Amino acid sequence: MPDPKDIMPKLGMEPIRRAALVKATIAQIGERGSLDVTVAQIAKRAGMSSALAHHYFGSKEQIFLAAMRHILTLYAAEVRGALLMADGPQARIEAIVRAGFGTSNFRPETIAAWLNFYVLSLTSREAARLLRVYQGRLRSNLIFNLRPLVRDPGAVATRLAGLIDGLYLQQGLSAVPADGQAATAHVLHSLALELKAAP
Amino acid sequence: MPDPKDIMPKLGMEPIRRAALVKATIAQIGERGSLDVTVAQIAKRAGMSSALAHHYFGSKEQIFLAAMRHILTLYAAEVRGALLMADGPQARIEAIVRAGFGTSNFRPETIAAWLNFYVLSLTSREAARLLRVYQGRLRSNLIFNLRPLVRDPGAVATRLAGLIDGLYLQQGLSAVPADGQAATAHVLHSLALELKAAP
DNA sequence: TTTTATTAATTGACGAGTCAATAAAAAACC
DNA sequence: GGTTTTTTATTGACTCGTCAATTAATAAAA
Repeated sequence: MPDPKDIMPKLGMEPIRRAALVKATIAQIGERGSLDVTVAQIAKRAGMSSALAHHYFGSKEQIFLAAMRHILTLYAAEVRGALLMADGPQARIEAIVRAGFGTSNFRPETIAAWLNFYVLSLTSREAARLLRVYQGRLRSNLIFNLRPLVRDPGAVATRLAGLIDGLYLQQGLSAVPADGQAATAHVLHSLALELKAAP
Repeated sequence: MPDPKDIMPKLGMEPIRRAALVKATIAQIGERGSLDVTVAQIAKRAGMSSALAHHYFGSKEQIFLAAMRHILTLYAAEVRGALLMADGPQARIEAIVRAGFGTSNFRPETIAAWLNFYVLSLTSREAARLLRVYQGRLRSNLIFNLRPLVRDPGAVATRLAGLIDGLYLQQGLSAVPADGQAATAHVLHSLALELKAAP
């Protein structure tokens, strides 16, 4: 006897289908290492026809953007969570760094998706906007907490953000499994140097 | 009267055609912001038919790889040139950094091509190999010159290379025109902090 | 006459997006 | 309560375009 799920059109499927497609998109991009994935592949992975994917999202680009928004949302939540438990500016900066290299951002598929979305932002208005949101949040979070600690918070934030992105990139491109601990340690080391230099 | 160039098959065209295709590939990727460029576009830009492009390179991937090799070659030459005029380890490190953010690497099309090749390296064996060559050279150049200057050259090199890549990435993704001076200054600032900390 | 240069034309595959049809739930109507 | 209508879910089949790669042909040089 077939699972009722397989026969009937239940109502209220839309959010479920959308979530499944977003998840499948990230997984597929991670697996292929490229945005060169077809709607059919994504839909199959999410257990539906490609026509349904188009029905809910309208176009492939919209699917990508939804996936990107999802990644950004997860990341923002992780940062917020980490900030809650941090006391004082220095601890908050450390929390931000840790969150960036934390488990959910640091899964190989997520990293691959990030790299591809970086490149997508060269092409897509909306992707560029989303990326600026991320960069802006990271930057203002850093600057705010650096203000009481260093002389030129903007410059220090640029360096820290650059180092975070660069290490993230290197991890993403590396053949060996990603090491969030080590990356975190490097950023915190640089932070310590900045603090020692201009207290 | 048509330019003689347009009518007759001269001999010895191969290297000229190949170079034109490589150049056109980089320009096209830069303009489109994506590897999603067609052989026909590249060939047209290089002033020939797509069939000829296939004739000389065999496949699209080979064209991409040749373009990537070309970028890497230019970069290596720039580093070598800069190193010639540098005296002492610290000056050599500064030269390496300056070369990385120097004019030829820092044109928008070149940056866009780099970003796209980063992503290509997730997919293509050969692209990954080329990228490792670049990373390895950068890293060993840094480590060699850091050795007399700091306690843990490997770790410092990781941070400097990460910062270089991260700032490069940010510049590539930024809407505003790239500022190599500023990026160089940031890296040298970090270097100075590292030197002050462990002399 | 063999080699090199060159392209128009074609092939074959693949993929985004559309459409028409099926079916079940829900709402509207009597 | 029962019937009709509308809305939601779902997909197989199809269209239309694009593109990488090949082929067959022309022509100049060696």
